[in-house]
Amino acid sequence: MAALRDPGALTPLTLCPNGHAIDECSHCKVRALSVCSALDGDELEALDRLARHVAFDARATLFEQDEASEAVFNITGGSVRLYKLLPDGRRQIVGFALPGDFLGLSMSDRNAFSADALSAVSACQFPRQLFSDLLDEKPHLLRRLHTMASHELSLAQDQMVILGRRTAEEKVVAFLMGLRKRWSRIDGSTVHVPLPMTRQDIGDFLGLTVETVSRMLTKLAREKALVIVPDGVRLLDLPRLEALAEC
Amino acid sequence: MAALRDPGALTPLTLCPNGHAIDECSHCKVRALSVCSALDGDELEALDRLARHVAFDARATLFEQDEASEAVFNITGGSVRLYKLLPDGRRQIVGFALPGDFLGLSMSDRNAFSADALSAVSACQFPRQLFSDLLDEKPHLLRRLHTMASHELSLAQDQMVILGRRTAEEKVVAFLMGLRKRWSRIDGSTVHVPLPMTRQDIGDFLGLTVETVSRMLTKLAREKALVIVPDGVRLLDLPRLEALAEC
DNA sequence: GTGTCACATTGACGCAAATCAAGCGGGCTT
DNA sequence: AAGCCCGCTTGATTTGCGTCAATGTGACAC
Repeated sequence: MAALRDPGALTPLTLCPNGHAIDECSHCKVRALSVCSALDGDELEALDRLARHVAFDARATLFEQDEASEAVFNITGGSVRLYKLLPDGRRQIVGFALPGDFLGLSMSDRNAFSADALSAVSACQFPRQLFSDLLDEKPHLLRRLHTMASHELSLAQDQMVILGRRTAEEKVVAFLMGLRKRWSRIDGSTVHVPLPMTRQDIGDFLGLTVETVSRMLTKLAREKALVIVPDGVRLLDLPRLEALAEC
Repeated sequence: MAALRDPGALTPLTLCPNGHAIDECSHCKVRALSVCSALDGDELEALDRLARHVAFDARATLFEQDEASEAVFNITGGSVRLYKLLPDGRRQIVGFALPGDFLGLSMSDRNAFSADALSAVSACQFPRQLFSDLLDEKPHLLRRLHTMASHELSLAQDQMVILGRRTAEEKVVAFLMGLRKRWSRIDGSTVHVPLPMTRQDIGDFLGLTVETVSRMLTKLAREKALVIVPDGVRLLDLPRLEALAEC
């Protein structure tokens, strides 16, 4: 937390109201930290005043598609799936939110997607209007947000490549490697990749069926590139997996 | 141009340095207009000072992937394809830039994609560093940019649904309807959809092959939903096309 | 004129992934 | 413990789209 100008003056509740010691809070270690580092003490205090800690049950709905949410969330624990539905029930998952991720930053009237909890979720909630007002006052924060939105857009374009031009096996490997990178920033894990979502969710993220996802994971396990463990996978042959994800 | 606070005081060169009368400039009629409407006279003058008119031949490269471009562009004429390449040559087009669209707004060190001209392109160029400095001075403009980036992200997520969960026929129809909407804001055309890109480009945008794109267009033409014209298509059965694109 | 080249269309065939179907196992509730 | 549900895996079969191949057409050079 060296990036904070005056960390001693901040309670853990600042952007991080879950009662953890600051070093234990995965939220602060990831994105919020970089947000914090762009802000001064005044700005952090202003955010602190807006923050409220909330929790959701597994399967709870955080966002309803096409209905503006009343708040901006920063996930502090658990994971969330973001998805769009077609009228006939086909589903495309557009992303998974992990601890440290923001939801609702677009500040538009309508949400572009639905979101619900994959597991028990704790989050830090900021009322939308107040957050928007704060952005008007603090250009640093807005600048930071724009950078984050641009990064999201870049990730979305990477996902387009995966959806449009990769084979089933490459899709699954790219998914695992992408998730590995994100988990490693949260919990430091390098070869263990937790999969809080079902095979169906993975399929709906990659444009595949459950069966194909299962077959590809089995295939990779049979070839000793990974092992399937109760809560996810353990990556064994990283060079091979990296080669598959790259090309 | 009623949205401009003092239109009389602005030369057509403001955000639009191509010598057209303001009413003829598709650029100003589309996105830049809404940018203008968020700015005051000072801000517009500042932008005016940064602007430089540039032109590209068809097939010219505007951006090279992974090489930071030196400028932000606003396209004033022609069209541009944005794409990513896999090491083995597979290509995913992540978008087409039409008159009025911006390129390079993410303000990051590296471009996330490559871009080249589909036809002769005229554009308005803003040096990156000066544009970035201007954003620091003018929060209104930054706010506007963030809204645009969020909208882009939403479009990218729509494209994920198309790539992941739609059939070949639905993909082609969704592409045509999406393009129709964009052209209609530029040139007012409603049933005529210009296709400045090749079938290969359409395929690489939709995750299909040339042959499949051609077959689907032929099929739709055979069923009298549209006719194929030299420079694009003319939509005939809009209710049917809308139904196909929706579900 | 002829040749070339890029783009588009069309048909025949093959395959990767979807669909259909069955069975397994763990965690519920009763 | 029995029954059920849900998620996962695995096998058999089908199919939508890709691949390969041939042909057509307009633009352009010479």
